[in-house]
Amino acid sequence: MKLATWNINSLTVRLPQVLDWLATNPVDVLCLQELKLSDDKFPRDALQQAGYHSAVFGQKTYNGVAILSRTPMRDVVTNIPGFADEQSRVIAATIDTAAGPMRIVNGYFVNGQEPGSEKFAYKMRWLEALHAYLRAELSAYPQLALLGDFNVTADDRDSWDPDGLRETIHHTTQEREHFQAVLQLGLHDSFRLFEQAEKTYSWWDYREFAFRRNRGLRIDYVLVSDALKPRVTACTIDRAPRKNERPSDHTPVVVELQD
DNA sequence: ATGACGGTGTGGCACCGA
Repeated sequence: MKLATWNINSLTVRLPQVLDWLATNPVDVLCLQELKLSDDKFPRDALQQAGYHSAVFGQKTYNGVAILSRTPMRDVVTNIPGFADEQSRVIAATIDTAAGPMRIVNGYFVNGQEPGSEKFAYKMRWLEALHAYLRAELSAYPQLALLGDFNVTADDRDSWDPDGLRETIHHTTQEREHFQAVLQLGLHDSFRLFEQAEKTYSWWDYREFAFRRNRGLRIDYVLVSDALKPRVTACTIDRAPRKNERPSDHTPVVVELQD
């Protein structure tokens, strides 16, 4: 089976691209971030026609996340329980597979703007809350995948300019420590389970021809639990949609698991 | 660099993203 994540930066604009991508990449689960629309505007019918159930946690203008699944989902939870948040950033759901229930957690991590800012402080609080939530989810669901836009580079390999950007947003020691803390819960970065080409990224700025110059960051991840790790056979980043007209600034990350 | 590019809102620009 295949799981994927894609920050689509407005589903209103990108729905045709999502449908195109799913037609050629019929993954079992697709986690979307930055819907930028409210639940009532979510194109549930078009996605149903494409063969997908939807679990949606929308928000007007900003944020908004959804899980698309070929099979029905249950036990849908939105945001981080116990963490008061105005912003729609997390949705979790369970799917039933041949190997038993699998928990899918889809996150649109806080950007954080700049170290020292109020938004950065919010990012740190949010990451702390997510960590506690994931610990609980992992004990309830050994087969768990955390997918999303993490808005952190795990290490220097994940940035086009690690020295020039050292300790700037997405590159700070504090953010990376939070990333490591999540891994220490028993989660694994699928991408690094395999040999990968250097300078592989999942996001490129719209400005300064960043994509053409491959000035990017790898900030979109699929983390798998200890129980799932032995079944992962591939993790790839699909650059093709970044070449579309009116592309999202992110591209999909796809993981393949043995059934 | 107070920039760039792109999406959204009730707009004529400001805010946000990364």
